[in-house]
Amino acid sequence: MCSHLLKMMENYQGDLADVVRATTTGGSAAAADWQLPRNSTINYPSIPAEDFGDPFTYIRDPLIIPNTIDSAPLSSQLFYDSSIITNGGAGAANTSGINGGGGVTNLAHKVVVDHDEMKRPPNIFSRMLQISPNAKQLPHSQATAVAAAPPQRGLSASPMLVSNNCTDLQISSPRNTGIKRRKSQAKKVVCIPAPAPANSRSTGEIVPSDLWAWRKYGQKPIKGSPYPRGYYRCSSSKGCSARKQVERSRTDPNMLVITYTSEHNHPWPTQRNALAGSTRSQIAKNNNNNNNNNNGAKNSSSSPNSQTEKPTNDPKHEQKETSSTVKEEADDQDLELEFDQIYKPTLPDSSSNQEQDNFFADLGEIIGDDPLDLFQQGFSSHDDNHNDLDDPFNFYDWATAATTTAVADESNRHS
DNA sequence: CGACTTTGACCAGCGC
DNA sequence: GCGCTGGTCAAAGTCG
Repeated sequence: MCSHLLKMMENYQGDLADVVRATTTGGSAAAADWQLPRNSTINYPSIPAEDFGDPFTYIRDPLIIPNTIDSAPLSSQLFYDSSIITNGGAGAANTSGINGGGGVTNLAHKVVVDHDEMKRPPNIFSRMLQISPNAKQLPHSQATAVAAAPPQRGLSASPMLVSNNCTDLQISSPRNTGIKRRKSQAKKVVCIPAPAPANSRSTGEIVPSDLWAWRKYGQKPIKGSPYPRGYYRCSSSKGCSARKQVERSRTDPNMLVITYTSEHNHPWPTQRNALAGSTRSQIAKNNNNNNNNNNGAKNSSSSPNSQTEKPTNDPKHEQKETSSTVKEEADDQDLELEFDQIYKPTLPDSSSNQEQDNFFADLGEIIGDDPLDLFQQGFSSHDDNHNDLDDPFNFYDWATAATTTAVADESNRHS
């Protein structure tokens, strides 16, 4: 395996475990042992420029999305149409037992949104499942058929798309207990490839990070699932009611099911106030990794927007995860082409670009043609019109996956 | 010391 | 109304 890939994997490991440190606080080996499921079929679609900033996928705020979908590029909207299913009041958002029936991938993020969601720009959560509080469980066969059917925008009792490997969400269990207390709150669920639990601490969970800092406040064993569910609340800002739940898919331990609840009441964290704990062990680890592996790209943190700390997590890596579903969803090759042609995210640092180019070139050799080709195109392309402020990559050191601490130091140095 | 994780207890929604 | 279950709280311990 090429050195670039190794580097990326190392960084990726650490980054994913960064923000949510539920299981990595004590283990220095956690990051190093983190790995994507080897059997994952990773498809990397092009990433919409306006979504490029999402740490988790293309995120801005998972739940705070002021813009309208109308402002999104055509292809983006097309993607919406192809991946989103409106979920009206009677929506049958079954999260269990749904089988997409089509391609098999461990990297799938499928989306169900309500009408409000349709007004939002594409972002990470556009690729999530929004579980209607009133969601009813569909028979597996029905769910399968439904998932295979083209999404029908605006239908109230519409089905939802669920990845093959994200079929066992608890949110919509027959009793639907997971929604009891927040019936009126939208929940958005994303399935992402889970790290191998092998060396992670205690619970065996390593939770992918997103831009927000999350603090674990509880963990419960879930009936019917061998894996516990972790409860996290946003620690990026005091008083933020945003929460997320993280659990492993019971049918596919390689998949993590992350359920976002409530909204952030604050903008993107300019500082990871959870820094204090967010990288308890990961920071040091990542620093080591970065120092050892990414000295060359380190200065990417000095991008114009680096007045803010860069989160430890590496958004692009995570984008890789989430975007995989996008790719899968976009079975239509024309659509993929459209993505390629239209989404040309910008990277602020040319050196980083180069490194990334190299990385992806190497990665392409290893993994194959399509996914990373798309991915690479998305990263290496330039969009002069792209708003840096909207480009999370300006806030993140994707190439280096620098830790928050390291980045902060770097920023201070350059300020 | 501050922020985190862990974990048992408590609370509340839902089905029967 | 009761029991089951999930969601949250909060004390204790951990870590840098």
